[in-house]
Order: sequence, then structure tokens, then C-alpha cells
Amino acid sequence: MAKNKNTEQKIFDAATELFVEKGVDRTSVRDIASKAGINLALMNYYFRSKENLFDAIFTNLVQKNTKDLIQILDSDLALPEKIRKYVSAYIDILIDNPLLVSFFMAILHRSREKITEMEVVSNLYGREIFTQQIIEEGKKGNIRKTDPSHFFVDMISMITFPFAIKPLIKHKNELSEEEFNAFIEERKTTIPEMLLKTLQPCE
Amino acid sequence: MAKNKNTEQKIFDAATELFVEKGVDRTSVRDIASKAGINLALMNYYFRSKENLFDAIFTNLVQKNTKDLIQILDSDLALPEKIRKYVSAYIDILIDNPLLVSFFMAILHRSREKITEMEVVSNLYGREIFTQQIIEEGKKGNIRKTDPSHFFVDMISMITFPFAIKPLIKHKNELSEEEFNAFIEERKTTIPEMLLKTLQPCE
DNA sequence: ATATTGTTTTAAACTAAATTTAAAACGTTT
DNA sequence: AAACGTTTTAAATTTAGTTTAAAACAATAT
Repeated sequence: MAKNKNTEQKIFDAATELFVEKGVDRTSVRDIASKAGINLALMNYYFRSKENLFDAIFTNLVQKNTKDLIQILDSDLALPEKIRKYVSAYIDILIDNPLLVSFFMAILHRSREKITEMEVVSNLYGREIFTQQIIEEGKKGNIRKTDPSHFFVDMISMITFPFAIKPLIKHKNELSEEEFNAFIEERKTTIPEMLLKTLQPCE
Repeated sequence: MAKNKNTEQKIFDAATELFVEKGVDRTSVRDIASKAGINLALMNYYFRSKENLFDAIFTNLVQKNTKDLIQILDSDLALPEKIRKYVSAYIDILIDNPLLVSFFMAILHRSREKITEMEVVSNLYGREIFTQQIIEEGKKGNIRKTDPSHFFVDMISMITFPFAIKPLIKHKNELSEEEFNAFIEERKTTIPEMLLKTLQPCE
């Protein structure tokens, strides 16, 4: 009974480490088995396939890291504060978890449709409270009338995409790793600035 | 002599079609050979590897489609007009070439570094004239002083990323294919609006 | 016209990786 | 300790990409 959980966990842990280290595709099931000190076939016994194992790890990783994000969107903070916090928290997560970015890329690559089926991801998108908040504030005239679906897409695009093209940004701006991180840190203020400016009612 | 070009082209065409249809990873070299009606080994004879064939197709595709984009950025149009045209042209390209998006994802997935080495892609990024224009206009006080590298990243993020997460957007907003395209069409105006608003000097 | 040389094509082999199978080992329950 | 379910193992199978060695073909020189 203890051994049971143990083996499954050993596979999970070994795979996680290797996936971070070498990327999903460059990690073979044999690598995982050898690192976990188990037989090759056990990977298929516990997780039906490498793909499945990947999903399990990804789901776990997203779940752990995105609770806060959802809480922020669903909170009763005022829009400016909420947006600043959200952007900042989201960026911190992506800085701390390079794995998350490459996993996301891996999924978008394999089959873009798949992302829809993954509840953990789907859950992050289009929170009702935040959507309503933008509509309400628009009605009240506190902000310019804004389509929440565009606004949300704008926001997550500006947060996420730069991580996807990190090597390109580094190369084109001749940034070291630290300088890239500084660049990203700057975005914690530039992105909310831009978003809030669009929301301004003043013409 | 004719046969020569013929075979190479047949491989190229068959691979392109299959890559669109099933994605790069789910297309085997045997599929390509069979569709092109050629022997398996010819794929390696003409293109050294599947990866190479992929690169050839991608490079060709990008080259064909991005000449206009570069021209717009390098033109002497005023900023507002330039931004509107660029966003619109870029979106049109991505609507017309779903392959471009999935290829881009494929590359970012395999090795994010690779994108840096691909001149066709690297060329699109950080055009000197556009960068200078933003700095100059800032100095003249025509626009708010703006960091061109952030501005450019914001722009391409908002243009590109929504295509990457198309299934998620469709699903969450319950959009049909046509409605998604309409949504994207709207972005031809919302994105420039947002970008131009950030540039406004008025405080 | 035929031999030589270079190019293109073929069939078969090789390699590496994921997955499946069938049986052995282990534990629990009766 | 017998029977049953669970876990583990070693070996086989399958699927891909790539390589090899030779055959077919084409062009040119003898």
C-alpha cells in the first residue's frame, strides 16, 4: 500500500524533474524509468501513456499556481487595483515556473483544442465576476464602455506571449537573463498602465 | 532535369498539405512519401531530415507572407496610420494562414531558441525605422515618451496570441468559426485604439 | 555504340522510442 | 496456506526516422 503510492509518486517526481531539465520531447520513458529506479512498463501501468503522465503533471502544476490568480479576479477589489495585482501575480508565476510556459507551448502545439478540455486552464479564463465588473463600471460611467472579452484577451496576451518568445526578445534587445527578467519586471507596471489608460472615460 | 524538380516539389507539396491537415508531429515521413507517391528514402535524399523539410516549408511560408509587414514598418507613414495598417495586415495574414500559427507553435515548442536563428522570423522583429520613429516622436512631444521594445512586444502579443488560444476563446465565448473571425476582425480596430491611446501625450 | 561517371530511385536494414503482453512476484484476505 | 487481486518484470511488438548499398537512369566522353 505504501509501495504503491511510492512508485507512482517516484514516476511523477522523476518525470517532473526530467521534463524541466530536458523538455518533454527530449525525455524518454526509459529516462524516467531509470531515474525513478523502476521498470519501464510501470510508467504505462500507473499512467496509461507518456501523454497522460504529462497531463497529470501539467494539471497539478497549474492547479498549484493559479489559485491566487482566480482569487484576485473574483475578489471585490476595484478595477485598477485588481488589474495591477493580477498582472503582477501572473508575471511572478511565469517567472518562477519556466516549466509552465513550455508545457503550455507543448499543449498548444500537440493539439490546440486540448487546452479547451483542460479544466484547470479553462477555469482561468473569463471569470464571471471580472466580466460583470467591467460591464457594470462601464454602465456607471466610471470607465469607458469596454468589451470584456477583448479586454481580457489583451491582458493575458501581453502577460503571456513575451514568455513564449523570450529567446527572440533576449536576442533582439541583447539582454542577459537578468536583463530579461528586469524587462519583464517593467511590464508589471507598463501593462496595467496601458490597460487602465484604455479604460479611462476621459476623451 | 524536370523529374528532379518534380520529385522535390512533390515532397514539399505533400508535406505541406499533411502538415496543415494533421500537424507536423502526427505526420510521418511514410505518410509524406505515400502521399507524394515516392520512395521513403527520397525524403532524406532531398531534404536531409524531416526537421529540415519542416524548416524549408516554414521559411518559404513566412517569406511569402511577411514582405508587406516589413514594408509597412519601414515606410514613412505617420505612426497612427502605420500602426493601423500593420495590425490589420498582420491579422489578415494570420486569418489566411492557420498553418503559420501552428508552425510557429511547433517551433516554439521544439526549441524556443530556434526561432532566434530563423532569419525570416528574426527579421520581422524590432525594425530600426519603427523603433526610431517612436523615440523621435517622443522627443518631439507628439507622443508620450514610450519604450519601443515594450510597445512592440505589446503590439505583436495582442495580435498573435489570440490565434494561439483560438479554441479557448471560441469555447469560452461560445463562438462559431465565423463569429471567431468577426471577433478577430474587431481587433483590427480595438488593438490600434488601445495602442494609440497609450501613446497620447495628454495626461 | 559502349564505357564511365554522376544522379536519382529503390528495397531493405538499422535505431530508437513508446507501448503491449504474459507471466512472475508480492500481499491480503479467508 | 490457498486464492485472489495488485504490482512488477522481462521480453515482444509497433511505429517512426534515418541510413545503407545497390539498382536504374541519364549524360558525356571514348
